[in-house]
Amino acid sequence: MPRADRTKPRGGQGDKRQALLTGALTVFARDGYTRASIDMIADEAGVSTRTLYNHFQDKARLFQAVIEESASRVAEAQTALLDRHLRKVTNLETDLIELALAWGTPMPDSAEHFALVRQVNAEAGHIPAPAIKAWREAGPLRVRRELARHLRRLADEGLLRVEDPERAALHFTRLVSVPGPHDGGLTLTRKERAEHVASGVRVFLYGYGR
Amino acid sequence: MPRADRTKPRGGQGDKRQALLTGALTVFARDGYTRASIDMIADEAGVSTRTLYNHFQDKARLFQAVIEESASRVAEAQTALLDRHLRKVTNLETDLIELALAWGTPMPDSAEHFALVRQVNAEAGHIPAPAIKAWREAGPLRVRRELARHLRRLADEGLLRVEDPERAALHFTRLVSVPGPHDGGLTLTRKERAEHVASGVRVFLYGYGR
DNA sequence: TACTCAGTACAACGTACGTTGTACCCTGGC
DNA sequence: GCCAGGGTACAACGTACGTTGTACTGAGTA
Repeated sequence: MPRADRTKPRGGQGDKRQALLTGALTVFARDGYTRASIDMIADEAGVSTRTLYNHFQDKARLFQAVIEESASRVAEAQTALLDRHLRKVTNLETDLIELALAWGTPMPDSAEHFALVRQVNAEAGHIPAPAIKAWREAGPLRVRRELARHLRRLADEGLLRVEDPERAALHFTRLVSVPGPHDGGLTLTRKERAEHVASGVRVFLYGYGR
Repeated sequence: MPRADRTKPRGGQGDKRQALLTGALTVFARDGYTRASIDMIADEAGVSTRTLYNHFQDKARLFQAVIEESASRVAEAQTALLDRHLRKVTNLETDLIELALAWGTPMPDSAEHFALVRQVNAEAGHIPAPAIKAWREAGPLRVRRELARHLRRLADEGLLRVEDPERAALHFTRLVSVPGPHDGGLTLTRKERAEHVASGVRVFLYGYGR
């Protein structure tokens, strides 16, 4: 189902381009780079393959554009979450739990994003090094650094005991990230997710709490 | 370079089959399922494509055979490591660190295996559900359960404080798994790996130690 | 020696895909 | 009313791939 079918709202440039980006995200995330065909992407975007090639040089560059924009968008959302939950902390444990819950709560398209992340990790050997580097910087590394910044500040305020904020950030994300259908097995109920997250935060605080 | 070139040692069945499995592992791990072509795999195994199809029905079943055998082999090695380091514990912290170090130390073909794991995680949506289930059971789940068994025993012996051994096992593996070239960024030196692993174990013991 | 059987080389088939060229359409602005 | 420019439909090209059939080889065995 095309996105823009309401009487051609505007021919303004960037309209079809955005449709292409989100359509390509869907298809790339579902099928991976090689399986995803140009025709499927164009169909998903409600666009002809020719316009696709008018906006992007080739499949590889389209893919790079997609992963970078997806990484940026999600990183933006996640750093916003960090700010919201860690800017002023009242009860550290409950705030961390709420952060981790919001973190792992499946937003509408975050599922697509993380599926795409798995594709990127698998495809990394076939993506030019600068592109993966840019992707990491715009996405996961940026978020981790931001989390590290917050943790260092909380340590300065005497709420945590942190030697290496970067490593602490890595430990936190690893402890609270919930196993999706891929990693561990089935999808979890809300209650199970909450338990999992709470126990992860507890272990984190045993290690880094004051 | 073919494996069996020493005057055709035996026409014994299973010879070429093994060559095919290891060759396919190499190619699948490097290029992923779709990129890997039958011709490349046959070449890598030093075998004609026709013999490939005499041993395996089609590409998909070859892939399933490859991932299951790789998972089993690595799971075997890892449970052996668990036994070796945790059967009798003298100093819990140093033993856990040694385990985690051996765990993350790149064995010759473990790199290929974990690359394959990334491929499987990306391709999961295109593999029949029973096959992924079998893979998980033969590989990661089996190891995690074994680790959980050890942790429960150590708790019974009073060395740990563990409520949910499965979750503790998950936390342990996540805390000590080293970021490869994919997850975090660059490859680490031996010293950095040791530091990373030690700090992971420390956090684990803060959470679960007695 | 003759048979068997795994393996090989080679060609063929159908299909799917990335990419480009081209002629046409429609809408917004002069 | 006309023009420009982004969008479309359609066909084409080259290529690569999965898979199968067939005729041949070469070693082990009765």
